[in-house]
Amino acid sequence: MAQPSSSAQPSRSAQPGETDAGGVDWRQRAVERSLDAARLRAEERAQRFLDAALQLTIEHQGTDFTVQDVVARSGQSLRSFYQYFESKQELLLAVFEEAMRASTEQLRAAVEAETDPAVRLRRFVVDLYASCARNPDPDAPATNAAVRAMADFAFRLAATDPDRLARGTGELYALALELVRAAQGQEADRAASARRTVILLQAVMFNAFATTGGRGRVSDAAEEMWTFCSQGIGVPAAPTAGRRRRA
Amino acid sequence: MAQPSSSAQPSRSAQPGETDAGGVDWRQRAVERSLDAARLRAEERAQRFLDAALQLTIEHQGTDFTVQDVVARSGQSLRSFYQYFESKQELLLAVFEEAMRASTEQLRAAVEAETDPAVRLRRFVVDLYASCARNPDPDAPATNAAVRAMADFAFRLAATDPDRLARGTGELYALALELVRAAQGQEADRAASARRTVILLQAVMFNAFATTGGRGRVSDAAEEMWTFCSQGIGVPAAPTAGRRRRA
DNA sequence: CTCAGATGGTAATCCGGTTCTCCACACCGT
DNA sequence: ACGGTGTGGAGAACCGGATTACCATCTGAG
Repeated sequence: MAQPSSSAQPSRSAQPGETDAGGVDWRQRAVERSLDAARLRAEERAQRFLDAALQLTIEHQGTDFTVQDVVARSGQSLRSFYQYFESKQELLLAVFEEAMRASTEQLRAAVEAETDPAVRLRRFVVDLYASCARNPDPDAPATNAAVRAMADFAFRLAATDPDRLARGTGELYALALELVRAAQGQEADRAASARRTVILLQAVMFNAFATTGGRGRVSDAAEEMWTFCSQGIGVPAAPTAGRRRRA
Repeated sequence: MAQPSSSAQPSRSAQPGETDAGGVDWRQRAVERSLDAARLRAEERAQRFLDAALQLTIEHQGTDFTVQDVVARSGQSLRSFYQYFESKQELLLAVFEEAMRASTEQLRAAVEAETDPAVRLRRFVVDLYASCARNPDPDAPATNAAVRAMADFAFRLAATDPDRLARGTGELYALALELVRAAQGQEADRAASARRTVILLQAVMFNAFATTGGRGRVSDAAEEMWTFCSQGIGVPAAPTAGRRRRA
């Protein structure tokens, strides 16, 4: 587990999700002020549920834990749970978004260690693949474990509500698009870049999630994926930098 | 009654699947014979459940119907249901495999209308995409509707049991591999072809399933997919034949 | 101090899958 | 025709798990 609970970051945003937009200003401010203290407590509480769910997700390697488990783990009550989350689905969505956000940050950092655009993209693809892969390559921190474990949830989401999934992976997509554009050169058709970026992301993640590691190592599969994608996007294949497969 | 093995009759079929290996032949034959009639009825019954489930899957555009529904629709009883299928999951699996099989046949037929290997592959990708796409392009027969509607199930399967999914899509994979190899030319590395075929299939189907048709028509998306895949596989992009998009 | 709203604790409800019990009926050899 | 056997219909029962309802406390603001 990364850093469960501990101090809940009061991240401002009105996450629990209701009165946020619209409203009469002065009245609103008044209410808000009187609610400020409460908000802190509230966020702290919501965060506790989130942390508990995150732990459980990782432990179970999936989302098949009960709401009761979450409640127990968080040391709070069922009542409270439904006060902060409309349903289990919402909770999972929050966990998922959180995990994706963290994972995106991590990827961004890794990518910034490179300079050549093509190498950056390559790094992105390979790392993303590794962080989504099922197999046990005990190398990446907890956030990745979470992403991996959310696979079933992500799939369900893809089936029932693709748009929501898209929103959840928005930052990742933005990063990917940025890298793709850089690697292609700005002359490429923007719309086409966007579409191919989506394809690339989906291909990488789905393949990583769904591939049971029968044959070779994860890194080999990731290489294959990179080859496929680089060509698919129209980037000069793998340039320099740390490649290591045989052949 | 214990006649030790009379003349060893060729044991012949034993499909239903239990005592098949080491059983005592004569006894086995006796049982089988008495079961032969029953087998027909049994298959007929199982089929009725299957048909009902298929209908419901299409109607609901998903697998969120209850076992009760299936029972009612098939005009049989819950008891029977669990006599023929171990669980709802098994039923869905059967429906899925059936739908995939049918869809594969259809694709094979479509592909055989072309001659050039690259064009064939292109046709395969585009048609597969269309048959998996969410959007309403009311052109393909019912089997496709089923495949589309099984998307959520397929995803769940991908998450919980990728191997099983692989088995279910075995024929489709075989067809795809065949086409890919033909398009690449036989000199290509066989193992690499296999891996890329998997990537291709996953990419096409997942993208088609998960893409909500916001922007353009399905055919455009399919084109983009083909461009991506053909390059990814290392096939000379789109040769002649069929339509082309504006440059 | 008092009241409204937040919580805890817990029982109740709802759903749907799966199991179990009881019973009818058809078929079969005698 | 008769009892035995085996198949299958009707449902009730059981169960896990999400969601709600209810009631007693606690807490903070006015």
